[in-house]
Amino acid sequence: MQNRDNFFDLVYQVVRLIPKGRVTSYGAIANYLGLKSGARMVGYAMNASHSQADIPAHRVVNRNGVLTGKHHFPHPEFMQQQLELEGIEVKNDKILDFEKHFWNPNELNN
DNA sequence: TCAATGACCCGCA
DNA sequence: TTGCGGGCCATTG
Repeated sequence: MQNRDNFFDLVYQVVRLIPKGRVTSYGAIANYLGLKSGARMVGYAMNASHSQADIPAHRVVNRNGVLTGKHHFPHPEFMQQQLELEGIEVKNDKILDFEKHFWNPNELNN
């Protein structure tokens, strides 16, 4: 668990850099890290993020903007509540205007 | 060591 | 439009 400084750490870095009120997708992070189709691993990294309290995993959703991992939070509604607190509208466990709140890691290059 | 699983994504029927 | 299968890499049993 301590030797995941390969890309796990990178995932945490990116997720931690997500601005408040913004959300991103596993695929975007995976693509940014160069894993292209390694989106699965990104989600897995989130699961391990339980050791990292500084990881706003609630800002990470799937490509559809659906809170797929909400069930992994302290409370199923925790994820949606956090997003709402950020000013993001969530309906039926889905983010409204997902593309509008979407945050791309590539913007860091801007 | 091998096999199975996982907070996913894409392509095809 | 909906449903099914394959692929990606790492962790765990």
